[in-house]
Amino acid sequence: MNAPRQYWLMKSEPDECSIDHALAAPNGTVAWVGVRNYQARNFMRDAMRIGDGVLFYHSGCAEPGVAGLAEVASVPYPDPTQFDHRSPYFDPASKPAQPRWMLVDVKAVERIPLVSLARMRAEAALADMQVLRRGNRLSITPVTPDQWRAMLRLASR
DNA sequence: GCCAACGTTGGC
DNA sequence: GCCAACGTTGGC
Repeated sequence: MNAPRQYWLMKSEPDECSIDHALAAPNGTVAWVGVRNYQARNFMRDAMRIGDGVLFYHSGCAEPGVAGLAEVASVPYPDPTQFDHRSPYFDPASKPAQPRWMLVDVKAVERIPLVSLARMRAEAALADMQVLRRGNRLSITPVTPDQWRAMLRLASR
């Protein structure tokens, strides 16, 4: 018996990896590299399961918001960029025998009409969404089934 | 470019 | 273990 599907919101800067980049990647799948926050890492390492739903969020851009749907597509494994001297995500303190940073693959499912951050903030059904909380800086946050359904409704308009 | 908010680092 | 300084996130 499979565990119930869980839902997540994952932030990406579209300059680096937009929903279109992900859709164009082989198999529509990208490794979620570069997370250097322990809480966000723990979600990927300990809580995510293959098939979990992902709201693909664009941050650090002119129009922040959810731009696509995706799903978790792998079990956790070490983020290769932590060992790459030329990568901005290089972490000299992390050793291959004991990798500090783990990630999952994310498979893009579809682009959706942008559900903007402002629209999300205006939506009563999303009032308690973790990503909208004041001061939130986590790039990966859980989404409840009700919030997931509300986002699908907003995306279909 | 500004700035609020928060995480991390490192001296003590 | 405290806490100030610093760095980062991310919206505006």
